[in-house]
Amino acid sequence: MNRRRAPTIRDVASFAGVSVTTVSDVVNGKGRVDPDTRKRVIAAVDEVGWRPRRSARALRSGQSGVFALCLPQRDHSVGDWLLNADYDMALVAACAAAAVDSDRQLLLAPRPKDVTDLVRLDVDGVIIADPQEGDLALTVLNGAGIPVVTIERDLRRTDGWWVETDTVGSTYMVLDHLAAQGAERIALIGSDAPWAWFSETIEAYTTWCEEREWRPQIRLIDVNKPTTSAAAAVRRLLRLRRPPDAIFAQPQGAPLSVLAAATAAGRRVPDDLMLVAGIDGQTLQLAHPPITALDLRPVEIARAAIDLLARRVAGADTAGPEVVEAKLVTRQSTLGHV
Amino acid sequence: MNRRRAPTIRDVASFAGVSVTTVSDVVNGKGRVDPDTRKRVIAAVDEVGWRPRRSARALRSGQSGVFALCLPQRDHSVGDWLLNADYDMALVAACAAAAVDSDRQLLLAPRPKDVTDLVRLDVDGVIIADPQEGDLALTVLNGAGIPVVTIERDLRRTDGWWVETDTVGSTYMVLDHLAAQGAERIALIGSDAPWAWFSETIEAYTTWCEEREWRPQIRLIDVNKPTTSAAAAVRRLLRLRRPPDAIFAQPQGAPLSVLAAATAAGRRVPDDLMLVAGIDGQTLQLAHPPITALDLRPVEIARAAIDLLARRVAGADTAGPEVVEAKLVTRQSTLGHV
DNA sequence: TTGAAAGCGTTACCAT
DNA sequence: ATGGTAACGCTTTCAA
Repeated sequence: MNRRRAPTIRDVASFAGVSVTTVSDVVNGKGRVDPDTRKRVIAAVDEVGWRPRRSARALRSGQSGVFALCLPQRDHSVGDWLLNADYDMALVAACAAAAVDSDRQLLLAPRPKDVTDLVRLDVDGVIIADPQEGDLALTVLNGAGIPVVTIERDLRRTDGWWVETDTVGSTYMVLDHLAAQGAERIALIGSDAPWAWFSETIEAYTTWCEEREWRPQIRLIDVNKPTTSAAAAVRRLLRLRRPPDAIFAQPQGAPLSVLAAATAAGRRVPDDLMLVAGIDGQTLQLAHPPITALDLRPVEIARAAIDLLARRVAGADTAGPEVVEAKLVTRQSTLGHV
Repeated sequence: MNRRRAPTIRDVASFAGVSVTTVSDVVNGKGRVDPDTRKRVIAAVDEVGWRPRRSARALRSGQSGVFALCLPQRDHSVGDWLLNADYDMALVAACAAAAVDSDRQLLLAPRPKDVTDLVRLDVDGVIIADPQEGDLALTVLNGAGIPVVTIERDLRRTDGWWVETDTVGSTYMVLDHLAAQGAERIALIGSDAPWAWFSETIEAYTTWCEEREWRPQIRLIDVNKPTTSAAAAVRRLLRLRRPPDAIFAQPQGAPLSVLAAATAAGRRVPDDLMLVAGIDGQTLQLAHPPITALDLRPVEIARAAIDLLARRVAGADTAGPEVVEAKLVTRQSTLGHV
């Protein structure tokens, strides 16, 4: 096949009998072109089959038009990358969609050992999902002057360039819901992993208990093996003299394990024990019984993150953190008594 | 903050006291540079903090250095995109990793309504995962002269530019395993959705049954609502006079539903009914009992796809399809009799 | 072994 | 309302 070279803006210009400037103005929606000329140019673009080369635009404008998304590294990873839970997936898809909507491309980046690799990416900005406390990648990127926003906040940061869920509010929502359903002893299965999402939930839970003078019941598990550690935590909880009648299992992977362990211990969900999950996902809908969960609204979070990053790249200097409210999806695991 | 303009190759050159040509040669590993000069240049690059601008390279070389990955659109989608099952996620992560390994970027692309959007992406090549029969995106990209490879094959294609799993081989592996575990009536829950993966499995299953003079038992479900349609299929199967003692549930989402429906119908897995899933995933490991499944090896598939696409972009004109062998991960759902 | 200079395709500035 | 042309940062060709 004799593939001839791709058409350029000059080809369009000569085809339409105008200058390249005019073509450029037309495709960029500048108003200085006569309507007739405009039509002619548009026809020519179509006829010639021209599409503006991103790299040329990028070179001219100094911006690559690419954002990178850096996912957290968890244990169930593929190589050094992670993509595993429903939430992460949804986040990736939604970020990609939002990026395209703003005429950008979303690049998936590694959380590399050598963080300098991140700098060499040559992107306009980076989104870091679930930064660790004092995240190294964040530090390096900031040092290199590359705009960053994070999804969930780095505990050490105060600059406002992040998107977060209303953790306190959603924790209250969960606990209030359980109380309304008749729960009297609600336990929290959380984690001390270095993410704000965990610590803020613990705080909110503790405060909520204090307000009612209920005794908090907290078990921290290892997020790298949520299944086994959550199961162990549940077994211990259920062996107490006054075991909980409801559990808020926050980390990914924990809720299913809690359900299994509780069932194995002879408890029925929701009759003997109610259960709420910290992050919604397909598997929770398919569980028996289906499990009530917090929908963190990854789509909205992604959109907010892209917007925020776009603003930062554009040079905006003020920004409060963007807050996305979670939604409680009630399912059978907390609706038995109704 | 007074952010000065990013350093260019000229800055490096003047800092090192050489010409830009020499700097370029050094960073691109051309051999014509004196070792001492090379060292000096490398030091200068580091000192100045320069990183080559991708867009400039791209403009000069005519290649953007970007591959796009186009995911299949399923029903559980986020907007017009999909990322849902474990397999898709793993694929995305692995493609991104493989792309970076070959010094390229992986862009996540939509499966757009207006397919011309795909052409406007301005990428060097596109990977289409799970093309439909006579996939429109494929046709358009081919028409536009943009190199494409697919993951799994488009049934109408014969050009060899795709990566596929050894569907026939893995179907035999599943059936042989079940037979070895004592199964005598194996049913297949598949689909007539227009993907080679489904039709080839049905064919292989039928052939396998014929070889043994077993009566095939096939139920086709709606892949867009695997949960309900698979459950219905199972209920019907179990009501037969001679119900199956093993089920190969191929579509994503079906196996869990089969397990639930079978349990609800009073069957124990694996004692009364063995179960194998067509695609492995986290949820199958967490099920009770854990479900035996085919691991399609997304990481290997991704690597093969990137390599293949790289070859096609480079102008290679011969290519057999790349075949990646699946692996059977045996779990409790087929191991009860041992 | 090294350097100067010509592009790559696009947009922005300044003329007309 | 339109066109000429000089950048943008890099690689490659050609000359020294």
